[in-house]
Amino acid sequence: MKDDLQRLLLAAVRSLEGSLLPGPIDPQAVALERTRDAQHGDFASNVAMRLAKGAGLKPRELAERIVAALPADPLITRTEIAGAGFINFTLARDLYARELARVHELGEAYGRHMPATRRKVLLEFVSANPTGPMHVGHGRQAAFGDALGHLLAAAGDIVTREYYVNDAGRQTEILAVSVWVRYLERCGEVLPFPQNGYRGDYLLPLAVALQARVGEALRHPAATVTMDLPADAIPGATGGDKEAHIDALIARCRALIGAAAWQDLLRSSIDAMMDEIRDDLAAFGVRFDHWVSERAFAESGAIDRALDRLRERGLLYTKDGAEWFRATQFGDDEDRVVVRDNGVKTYFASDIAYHLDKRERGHDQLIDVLGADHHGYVTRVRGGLQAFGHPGDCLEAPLIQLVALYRNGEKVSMGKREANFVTLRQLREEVGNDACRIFFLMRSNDQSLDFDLELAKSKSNENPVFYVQYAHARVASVMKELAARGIGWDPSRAQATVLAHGAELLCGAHAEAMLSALSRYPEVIRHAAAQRAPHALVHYLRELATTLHAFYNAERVLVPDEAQREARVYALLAVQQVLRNGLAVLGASAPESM
RNA sequence: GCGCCCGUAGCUCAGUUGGAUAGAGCGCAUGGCUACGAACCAUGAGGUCGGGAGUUCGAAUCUCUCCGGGCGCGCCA
Repeated sequence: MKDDLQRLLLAAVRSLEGSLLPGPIDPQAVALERTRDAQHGDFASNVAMRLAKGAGLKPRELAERIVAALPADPLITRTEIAGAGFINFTLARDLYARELARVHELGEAYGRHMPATRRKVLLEFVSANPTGPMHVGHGRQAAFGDALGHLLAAAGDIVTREYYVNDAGRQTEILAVSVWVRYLERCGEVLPFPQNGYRGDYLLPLAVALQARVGEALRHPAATVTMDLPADAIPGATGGDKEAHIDALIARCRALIGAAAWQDLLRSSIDAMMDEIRDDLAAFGVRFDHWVSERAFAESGAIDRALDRLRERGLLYTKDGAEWFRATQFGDDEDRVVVRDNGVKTYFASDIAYHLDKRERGHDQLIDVLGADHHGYVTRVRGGLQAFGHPGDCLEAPLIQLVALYRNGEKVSMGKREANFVTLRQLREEVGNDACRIFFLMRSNDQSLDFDLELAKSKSNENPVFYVQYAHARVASVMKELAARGIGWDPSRAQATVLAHGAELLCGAHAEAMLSALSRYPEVIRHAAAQRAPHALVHYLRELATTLHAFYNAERVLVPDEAQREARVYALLAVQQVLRNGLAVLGASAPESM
């Protein structure tokens, strides 16, 4: 609807180009927006105010010239110049009837855009380390990434969703050694648990499974295991180094059980964690196209090739026994190590290569959804891409702020390596997927989120999830009532009625507000996608639901007058469709009854 | 110290190429079911948009500065 008007306005402004207005005219300057106040019509443009200076005219004078240049079109029933130079447009009421018909015709596709050129977007999100179960912070990232993927696809991008599995590196070794210590405990050995290990209960089943699989084959006396290890950093005690301690413990484990058993332990531990993460995501309704293994990626030689190319370009140098990337040439604060003095490549080296690979697979835009604590990392990865000649702005990283859970007004503590933190699974089981999704999404991603467990569970009007779903269910309920009363329903006849007389049948403030909100949906999708802002859609759905509830309370739907009844049912079904489409983008269900 | 995010109604928050009288939910006050779902609706009160300066026809929005809160600054990932 907006696009049609935009074309007319642009044509009018273009017709003045060269004569009244100095060219060339930036189409971006010819902006239209929905009016806040119905007294100002349906749409308003500030183009006259923006171009007045260049034209040497007062804004209101230029506005008049633009209005005079507008092509005659039945679309516009009234134009008005108001305020400092706004041009207000009032559109033909039957346009809204036509929009209703469009919703019915397009169904699930209503609101989707198909631009002439579609960008290929690589969306990476979650990518949680396989060292423990997903926690609520990952849940927010998953909800955001999934909704953003749907949004971008609806806006016309070609979206690939990817999860980068960090199945290589030191963290996974710490995982494996943590499992081994739990296993030793089960075998009856008594030894201190390393401070830097993963101490969560979730590792116990892995230790049990290991014991069932290998018996006592990997058992060694506690004294042998801990002999001459560097002191651990015990809380309250002085001295000790938890990093040195656990590294030595890893080396000890490897030496005692042998390389083959170590690899097996490592791999089975990672696999078990990844299985759990995959299950969690699937149960949450989050889907990925690719699961990229860091280990496989490294073994393919891609990282070495990327480093070679940087070396050829003179962007690496050696200092203090390590190899450094000249990140400062690309705006970073300092140069960054890619190969440590022990010869091991850093995570950063792998990420340079991985992001380069994303581009070389043909993606125009790379989006990394990251936890807010990773923000310092973006500049250097972008620098890595720029080193290969890619534009810096092809990588963007929406940052997801922390989630704090509240139960009975009290904050629930959640340390990463604490024994009991709240997992995504526990949260989902407590409040349900839908509430989980909407609560994660209703705030801007760069706003930290207070998640009120009681509120999410409450079936009260404080809970926005139910408010929107209730609007959807209410329409379903009307249809059930219609069937129960034996009233016939013929969609094509209703459509004919609405197209012929919709403007008269669906008049009044409540109906008009509802139809106006409905017709905004495609604009909301485009805006929310462009801004990477799923929360904008949540707010919109609430507004649309409000207009439906208001209409419903003001007007009876199943009235004796056949045309009136058809028109109202037809409108309600269209709103229901848009609610369903929007909820689907957010990954929430649209129930027929509640 | 440097970098990023945040500060808007009592509370939780919307408000991005700068636009008209700054919005919503909750809470509070009052009213609405012999009714297709009251998990709803209607009306009302409630604001120095953290402070100050600047840019301009116009600033919650852009710039600078100060204050307050969060996060990050490793040859970890």
